[in-house]
Parts: sequence; structure tokens; C-alpha cells
Amino acid sequence: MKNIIKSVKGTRDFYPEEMAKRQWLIEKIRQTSELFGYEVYDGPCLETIELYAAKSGEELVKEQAFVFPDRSGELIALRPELTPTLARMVAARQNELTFPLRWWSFGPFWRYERPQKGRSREFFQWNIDLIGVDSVAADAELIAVAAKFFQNLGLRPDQVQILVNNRKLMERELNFIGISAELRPAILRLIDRIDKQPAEAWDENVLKLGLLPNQLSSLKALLANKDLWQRSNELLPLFWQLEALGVAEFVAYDPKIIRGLDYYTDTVFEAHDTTGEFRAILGGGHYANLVEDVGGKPLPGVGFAMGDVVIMLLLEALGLIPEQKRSGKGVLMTVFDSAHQEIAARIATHLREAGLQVILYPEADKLAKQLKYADRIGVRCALVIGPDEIAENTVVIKDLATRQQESVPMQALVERVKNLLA
RNA sequence: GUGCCUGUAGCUCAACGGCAGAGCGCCUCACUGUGGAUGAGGAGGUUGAGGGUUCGAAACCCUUCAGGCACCCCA
Repeated sequence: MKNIIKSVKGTRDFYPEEMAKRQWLIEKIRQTSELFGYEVYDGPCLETIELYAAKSGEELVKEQAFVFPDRSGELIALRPELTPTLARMVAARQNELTFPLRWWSFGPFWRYERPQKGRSREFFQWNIDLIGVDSVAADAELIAVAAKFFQNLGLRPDQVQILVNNRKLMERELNFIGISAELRPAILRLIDRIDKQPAEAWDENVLKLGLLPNQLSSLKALLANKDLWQRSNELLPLFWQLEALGVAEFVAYDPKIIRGLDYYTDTVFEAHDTTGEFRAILGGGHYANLVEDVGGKPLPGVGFAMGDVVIMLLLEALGLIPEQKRSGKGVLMTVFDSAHQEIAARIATHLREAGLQVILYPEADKLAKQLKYADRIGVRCALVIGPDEIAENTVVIKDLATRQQESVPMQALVERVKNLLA
């Protein structure tokens, strides 16, 4: 490999084999989304930087988005997330849309980050939101969508868990410990990272923020309390509703789930593989106000986003991605020699008109080579027409799997091939 | 953005500072009307790139690029 121009750092090439897997994943996403009555939508991949400045906070755009000036000098960002776009789209038609809105989307996103396993600079993301209701039932539904999706993929509750918490609950509990309102955001951010730091370092960081040692131990007791949810007016009904929705097995309470995004206000959730080998599979939560920052009237909702990278790594590791067969249903029309190129093309066209997938060999070549090609691309059978067949007005059908071949009259060809492929 | 690890043929990997190799794959032929087997040939490398040390570098040093791991961040 000498002078092949390199791809952009953190991007991936999808050769047909990988593309087939991606399409398979999209199909699962579509099925699950539609099962719950969600409609597909999409926005542009380019947005003005103002949109994100309004919605996502400045650090996101400055540090992690691909931003460039267009020819007029306006700063444009490659979308790093969909929520601001969604907010903009909803706000623009706020008075004509029918709420609650159930929308889903799948598309590419970009973040200027250091690539590593489970994280690339260009990735695909499933976004799904229920907008215009503030209820716990809405939260339960989105969690159920995620759980149902896992079920559709063949994942079991012992392999993947959706961990749930509630920010209001945490705010209240932190208040009980005597942590002031201005300290809480920093503490919440630390809680979010507790599993990523050595215990001593974490303790130190907490004390550095100004907590007293007894507050630290109260905080740690809080984070170890798996029954904390029973004190939440949102989580109590949430868990029985999840029971009713048939997905309770996939869900657990975890006081350490916070989520980084500021716009989540109530229930938040994150799905992880139970071995802890991979990054979070998906994350989401309840927001009080989707569109106000972009100029609309306040509108609550709940949603989550799932990147394609981690889920595929997990499914790959668990052997849950079915073999994507290449072609398999098609026919290869061989070209015996240059004198038979025309008749081969006519037969190919004839079969295509009957709705059959036909690959016409693009030049005259040795039969052995053409059959080897047929074998490799995985077509079900190959057709041969040479001088002998012309004389008899027949075509040879060769079944690649059984290695059997037969001569069939031209008139019976379509019927015979259809039977073979069925 | 910070630290550490890795980079040799299409793939998986060898080679003490001393001739760059193997297996698999690929191409051709044996087979001028028949694919997975077999056999015989063959192609394919500036050892990621650039510089330095050395009589001599795939190996040691520096830089850079890419990937991986941890941090950061996670929209």
C-alpha cells in the first residue's frame, strides 16, 4: 500500500459487508420505533453555530464540534447532536403540530474527539423523543422502547441493563446532606464519574469542592443506597409502569446515573452491558423544556440517543449479529464468448423483466473463471448458453450449491429459475 | 487536549543492530464448454511517514501520522 490517500481520522469505511450490518441495525431500530408509533424525521447535517450556543452550552461547540466558516464567513457546525435541531424544528411549527409528538431519527453525527474503541469522530445515532408531555408514563414508554429494542436484538436482561435515576431526587437528597445549591452541579458531575476514578482520588476531589468529611460519608452512603428510588414521586410510579409494560427485568435503579447534559431535569437513564466492558450503549432522560432556548414556548419531553458503535461492538462480542449473506438469491448469466454476448444480454433482460435478479458477466472469458466468480459472489445458480444450447434452443442452469446442471428449453427458463430460487 | 502501548506483504504474524520471511489469501497454468479440491509456477514491501545515531537500522533516538488503553468529554 504505497500512496493511497488516507481517510479522515476517526471515520470508518463501510464496505458492503459492514454496510449490510448497518442496514440490519437500522431495520431493527425502525421496527422498534414504529412498533410504538413513532414517525421518522431528519434534519440537516449542517447547522449554524448559534443553534448549539443556545442549546448545548458553549463548551460543546468550542471543544467538540467540527466548526468551519462558510464562504460568507458564517460559522457552520457539523451537527454534534440532534436535540437542538429537533428543538428548532418543533419550535418552527409549534402551533401546527399535534402533541404529544413521537419522532425518531437515524443519521450521521460528528464530534472532534480522540478516537478509541466505541468512540469515533463520525458516527451514527438513533434519536427518539416523545415531546409535549410531562408524565412519568412518557418516561416509562421511552425506557420500554429501549428495552424492547434490546429484546428485538436478542439481548437478555442479564446481558444489558437500563439504569435509572432522577435528578430531582438527587438534588433533594444532596440538599438533605447540606450540600448547597451552587455546589450541587459540581458534585453531580463527580457522581457521574465515580466509577472512572480511584476511590481515594474521588474522595479527594469531593473534599476539594468544600464538603466536610461527614458529608462525604453521607454522600457515599447515598450512592450505595439502591432503595433510594422509593423516596421519589417519579420513580415509584415509573417502576410499576415498567412492570406493566413488560420490561421491568431490563431496568434497575442506580443512584450514580446522572448524565452529563444540563437539559435533563427529572428522570435520567443509561443502558450498559452488565460486564462493564463497554461504554454506555444509550442515554437519555426527561427534559422540562425543549424549545424555549431556540425561541419557542416551553415544551417538556423525554428522549434518548444511541450511537451505532457501542451497540455493534456489544452485539459482535455476543455473536448476535446474524450472518449477512451476500446476494444468494440472484443468477449469474455467463458469456460464453464474444459471439454469444448478445444472446446472453437478451436472456438477462428477459429474466429481469420477470423480476429476477440477474448479474450479467461483463465480458467474454473462460467459463471456469466465470463460475468461480459466481461462486464467490454467492449467486444461487449460473446460466450458460453456447453453440450447443443455441442449436437446441436451450439454456443450461447450473446450481452452484449442488453442482448439478440441466438443460432447459428457452420457453421454460423463467419458470425453472424461479423454482430453483424459491 | 494529557499520559502510556502498538504499527513488518491483502490478512495473521516471524526475523540477536548483520541477505525482510512464513502461513493463509491473490493471480497464472495443468483444465481450448464448467466453480470450493490437488499440484506447479508467479505477483505483491521505501518494515506507517520523515529525520538522526551507526560500517550497517524493521530493531536504538527524535518528530509526525494512524490505531488501541486510561484521563478529559460524552451531545
